[in-house]
Amino acid sequence: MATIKDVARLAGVSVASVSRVINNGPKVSKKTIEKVNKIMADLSYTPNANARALVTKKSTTVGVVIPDLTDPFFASLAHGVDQVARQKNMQLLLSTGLVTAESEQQAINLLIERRCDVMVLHSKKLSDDTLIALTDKVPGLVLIDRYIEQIAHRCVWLDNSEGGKIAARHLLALKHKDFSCISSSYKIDDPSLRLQGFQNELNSAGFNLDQELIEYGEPNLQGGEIATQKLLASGKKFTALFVYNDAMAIGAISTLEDNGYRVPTDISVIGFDDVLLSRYSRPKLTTLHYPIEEMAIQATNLALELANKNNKADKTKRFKYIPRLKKRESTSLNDK
Amino acid sequence: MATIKDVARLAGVSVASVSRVINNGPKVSKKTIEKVNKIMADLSYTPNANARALVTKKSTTVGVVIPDLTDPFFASLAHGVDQVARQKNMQLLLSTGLVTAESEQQAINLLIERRCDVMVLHSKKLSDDTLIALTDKVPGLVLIDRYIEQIAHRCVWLDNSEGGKIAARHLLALKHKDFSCISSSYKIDDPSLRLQGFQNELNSAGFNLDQELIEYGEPNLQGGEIATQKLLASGKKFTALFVYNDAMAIGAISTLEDNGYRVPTDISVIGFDDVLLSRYSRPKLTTLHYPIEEMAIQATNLALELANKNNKADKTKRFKYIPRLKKRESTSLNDK
DNA sequence: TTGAAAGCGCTACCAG
DNA sequence: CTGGTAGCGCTTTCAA
Repeated sequence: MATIKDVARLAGVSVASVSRVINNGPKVSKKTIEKVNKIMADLSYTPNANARALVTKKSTTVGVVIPDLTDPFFASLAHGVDQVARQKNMQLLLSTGLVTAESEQQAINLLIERRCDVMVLHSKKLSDDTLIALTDKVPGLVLIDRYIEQIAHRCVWLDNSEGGKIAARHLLALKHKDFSCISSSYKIDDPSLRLQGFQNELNSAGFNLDQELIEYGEPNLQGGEIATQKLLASGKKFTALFVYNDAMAIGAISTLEDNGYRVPTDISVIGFDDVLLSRYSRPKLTTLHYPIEEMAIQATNLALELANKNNKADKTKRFKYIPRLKKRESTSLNDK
Repeated sequence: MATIKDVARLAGVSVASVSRVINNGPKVSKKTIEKVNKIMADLSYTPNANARALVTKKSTTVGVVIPDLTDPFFASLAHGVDQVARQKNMQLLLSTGLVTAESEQQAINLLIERRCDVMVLHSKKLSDDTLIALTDKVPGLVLIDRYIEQIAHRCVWLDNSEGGKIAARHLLALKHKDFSCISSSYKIDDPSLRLQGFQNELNSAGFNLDQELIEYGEPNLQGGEIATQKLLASGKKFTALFVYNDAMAIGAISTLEDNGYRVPTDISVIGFDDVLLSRYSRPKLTTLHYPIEEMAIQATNLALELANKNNKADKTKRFKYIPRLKKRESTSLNDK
C-alpha cells in the first residue's frame, strides 16, 4: 500500500508538502496541490490513520460500551452516537458483552489501548469510584443512563422515578383504583426507582399498591408472561398494570388475553421505554418514551466537547431527561 | 499517559525487554518479567494500539459496514460479527449510513484508513467491479447477503429464491388456492428473487399468481399496511399472503384485521426474516428464518482466515444458506 | 538473556 | 511557499 513517501517522490515534492495538501494546510501553491492530488489518485493512496493518531495524539473514533447490540434499546443508543460521529467524520469503536464488572472493565481497556479519547459508556456494574478514577485517563468520558454525583457534569440520565410517577398519574386520571405492577428481577437501580415512583404517586393520591400484586421477572417477553400468570394466580382483582419495560408488557398482554381478559377494556397495561416493538404490538402499547437516541446524541456531543481540551467544560451543567407519556391503545378509562 | 520508555526506565531495563514481556516474547528472565509487570501495574500502563498497528501492520479491529443499526436485522448481523471478534480479542469498527454508492464507498474508505484488514461488508449499491477491485486492497474482505461470481469464495449469502419456493410449498400444503403477495419497492435483488421463487413454485403446482394481487411498498410496518389496503381494494379474493419481510407482514395483519378478516382463519400470512418482532406479534408470525447471525459468524471467521496470509484460502468453498420455515400461528389450513 | 538502534507513516517545527 | 528533520510509541533485527 502506497505511503506518503511514494506520493512525495512521484510528485517531485517533499513529504511535508504532501502532508500539507492532505490536511488542507495553509500556504501551498495551486500547482503543488494539483500535482499531489493527481499522484494520490493514481496510487489510490489512503493516509494511514494509525500513524496519524500516533503523532497527533488524537483518535478519530468514538468509543461506545454497551451490553448487547441485539437489544433494540441499545441499538438505538448506538445509533444516536453513530449519528453525531458520522457527522464529525469519526467512526464508532464498539465494545460489547458486558455481564460483569470485569468484562465492562475489559471493554473499556480495549478502547483506551486505541487511545480513544471520546467515549460513551453504559456501565451498570463498575463501581462509582472506578468510573470516577477513569475520568483522569479519558478526558472525553461520558456516562449514559447512570448518575454519579461527583461527576454529574458527565452524566446523561433519565429520571426513572419520575417515569413511575407519570405512569401512576395517567392510570389515576383514567379512574383506575386497583393497581398491579411487574418489575425486573435484575439487580440494577432502574426497576426499583420506577416502582418507587409509581408507589409514591399512588400513595399521595390515597391509593395503595398491594404487595401481592407486585411480581418480578426477567425483562423480556417470557418474563412478562410468567409474572402475569403469577399475578393472575393471586386471585386478586386489578384493572391497571404498570410493567417494567415494553417487552414484558407485550408478554403480559398476551397472557392476559389468553386468560380471557381484554386489553384495555378489562385491564389497562402501560409499558416503559417505547422501543420499536410497542408500535407493532396489538393493541399498540401505551408506554413511557425513553428518549435514548436523543440522550445518546447529547452524550456524544458532550463527550466531544469534554475531549476538546481548549474548551473548558462547564461543570455546572446537568443532563437529566424525563420520560414522556406515549398514549396509545393499551390503556383506557376504567368505567366499571 | 505512560509509555514503554517510562516503564523501561523505572524498571531499569531496555524498551526491548519491556516489549518482550508485554508480548510474552521468548527468552526473558523471570526476574525481568516480574520487575516489568510490577512497574506496568504501578503506572497503570496501557500499550498504544496505534503505535503497535503501525509497526506490525496488523489492526486488531474487524470492520463492519451496514446501512443502519436500528434495523433489527442489521443489529443481529453486527452482533454475530461482534461475537467472534470478542472471542479473538478484537474490536468492532462500525461504519453505517449507507444510502448511496458514494456513502458505501466512503464508509469503506474510513476502514481502509484505519488499515482494517478484516472486513464484513453488507453492500447493495456498489458495483460488482468496484467490490472485486477492493479485494486487492483488503485481503480479509467478505461480502454478506450478496453473491458475486468472480469472488464467490468471499460471499456468504442466502438463497432468496428458494425462500419464495418454501413459502409457496407451505401454503400449497395448507391447501390454499388463491394467493397474493406484497413485495418491496426497494431497488435491490432480494424482493424480485423472493417473488420469483414464489411464483415459479406456484406455477409448477398448476396455480397462478394474479398480477393484480401483487403490491409493492416500503419494507416497514406502514408499507405493509398501505399495500394491504390496495390488495383489499382490488376486490379480488385471496386466502394466502406472502409478504416481503416481517415488519410489512405485521402491518398487513393489522390492516386485514381492521377490515374484518381474521388471521389465519380467513387469510394466512407468511413473512420473511424472522426478526425479533415476529415472536412478539399476535398471532405469532409464521415466517422464513433468515439465519443472519449465524451467517455473520461464518463471514467473520472467513474474513479472519482470508486476512491471515499464511493460510491460503480455499477458493472452491461456497457459503450459501437456505431459509428455514418457522411455522407459528399466522398460517393455517384452508378448509373452505 | 539483554540492549542499541532502525524504522513503521505521518505531522509539525524550523529554516530558508 | 517549500524542504529537512525530529519524533510519536512500539516491534524487531542484530550484536553482545
